[in-house]
Amino acid sequence: MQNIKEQIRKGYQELTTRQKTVAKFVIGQPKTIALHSAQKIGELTETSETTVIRFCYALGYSGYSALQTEIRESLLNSDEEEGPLKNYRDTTGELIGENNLIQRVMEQDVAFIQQTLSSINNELFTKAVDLIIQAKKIVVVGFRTSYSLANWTSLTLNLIRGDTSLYRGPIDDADSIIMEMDEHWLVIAFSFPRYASETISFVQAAKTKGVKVLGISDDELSPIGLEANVLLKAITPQPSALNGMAAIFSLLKALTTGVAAADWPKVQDRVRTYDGQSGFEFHIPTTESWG
Amino acid sequence: MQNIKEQIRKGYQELTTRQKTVAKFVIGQPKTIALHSAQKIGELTETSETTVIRFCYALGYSGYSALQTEIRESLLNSDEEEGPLKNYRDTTGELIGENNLIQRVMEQDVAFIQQTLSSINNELFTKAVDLIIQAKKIVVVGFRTSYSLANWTSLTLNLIRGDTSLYRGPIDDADSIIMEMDEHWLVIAFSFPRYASETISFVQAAKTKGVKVLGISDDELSPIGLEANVLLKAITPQPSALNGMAAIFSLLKALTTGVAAADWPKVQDRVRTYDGQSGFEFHIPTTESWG
DNA sequence: AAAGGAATAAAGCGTAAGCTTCATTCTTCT
DNA sequence: AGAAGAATGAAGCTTACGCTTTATTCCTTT
Repeated sequence: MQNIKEQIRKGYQELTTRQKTVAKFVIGQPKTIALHSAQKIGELTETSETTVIRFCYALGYSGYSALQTEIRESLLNSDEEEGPLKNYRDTTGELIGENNLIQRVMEQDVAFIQQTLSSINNELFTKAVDLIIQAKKIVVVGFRTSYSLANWTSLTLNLIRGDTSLYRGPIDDADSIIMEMDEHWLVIAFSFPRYASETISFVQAAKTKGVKVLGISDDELSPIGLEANVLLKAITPQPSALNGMAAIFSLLKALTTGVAAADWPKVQDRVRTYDGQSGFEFHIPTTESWG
Repeated sequence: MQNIKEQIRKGYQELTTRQKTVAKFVIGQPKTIALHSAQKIGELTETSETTVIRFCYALGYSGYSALQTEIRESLLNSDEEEGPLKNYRDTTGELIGENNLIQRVMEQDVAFIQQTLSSINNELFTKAVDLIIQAKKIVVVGFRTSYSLANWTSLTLNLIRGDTSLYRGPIDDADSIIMEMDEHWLVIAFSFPRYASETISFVQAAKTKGVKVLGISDDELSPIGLEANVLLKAITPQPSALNGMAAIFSLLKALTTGVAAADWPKVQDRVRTYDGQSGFEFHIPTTESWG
């Protein structure tokens, strides 16, 4: 399967307009190819049998039959060799080796997500959501590894509720930002090993103005943990959080989803506005929209 | 499938000796039926094409084609019904009860990770790792949602192999960066909906200098997919990738782990140095840092 | 053991589906 | 705007595969 998709991707630009239509169809629903004739695919794609066959030639196949056979084989083989569920179950016997590296790494992430999930205190989580919803303005802060977390959180919260900004360190003027703060503001601080001192400094300075602090960390007793009004803890591999991003993002997604769910109509409205910007489409992309 | 097996079981006693041989074969490896002609099945069962066809009649089918079609459909449909795809269909606009929200969100992420895992082609993955290892210099690019991905990747790759920088958009001088490039450079480009046009422009400009491009996207046919030498696909919820970060980070972790594993002693050395640093002068790598 | 009958496989037939050709439409470039 | 060329789809051609017929083998029964 992957071979076929890869082949289509490589040759895509050389295809004609109608052939691109067929290409998208093949990638989108290979099963239909496996089960139906070239003529039928012509109908379904609103092209013609001929175009479908020529699409096969363009990809280097000897004809529709060849493509169909390969798709059938790959669909059925993948079924047999590596069902995703099966793979993820048998983590005990661990042969390392290049081959199943991806599998192991991802399984590890699944495990961290599940641990994080089970360690989350529901009451705390609700408090965190409330903090976000009720804040007048939000400032997100996080450096190094945590910067990507902060960046994403800022972006997403700005989309779903607005009034959120990202403090990016000395580039921004911390003093003037802090000056504006009051007790209705919220600072969301990310702090994972190795804990950046700038984060904690910023939070401490902000607290003098009475802001609320939502901390997200791997440890209740981390520097941020001690400063925060509410602390959400994500389980990550030690010592570095470099490898725990999946679990943290999963937690963040839960958080943002919680915020979104609490004020859904407003969020939908915002998303629509965002959507309308600059001619990009928010839904499944088609080549037409890519120009 | 179950229908077919049931049908065989019912009629089994009435079958002739050779037909029973065929019956056992069909139950044992229906996939082979799905993929091969009646003649071939005749050979494999050491009976004959004729017997295979008469076996179909005996079960009440109109012929071999009918049996084959039904087997194909049932094999592929079962794939569809209980596939993880179903899980994520109903998540988009639905209001979720507060109580199990965390759980549901995280389970969804687990599902996406598993899908990504099962859709990854090992060969492509290895190629991606090789590209990274063999590159002289690496530039990472990604905007909006993808910026956090790019940022993290840049940070991490710089740690484990060095010579990696992040292109942050017009802040950096794209022209002078691109000027330096040659065919030993690698550009890692992130592109998720809504696809930022800056990313594709940068990549296209870079390609004129002969650089290699590693694309990471949600769609083989996305703008980046078409430009990339190697494309890794992550499964994310549609329409936006906002909610698919966990799966993408999981993929990235696999990638970086792959790179690290390939040159482990050197990486360990680097990490020691990084940890030994006092203070926090390690900064987000930018193109300036080469100046 | 021989005859009748069922089961089987080889050979030939027919049809569905893939493929090719050609006329028409759409694009692009001057 | 017009001409040259590419892309497209309809109609006819070809082949592969399923199916039928027929000859052979194997089993059963007396």
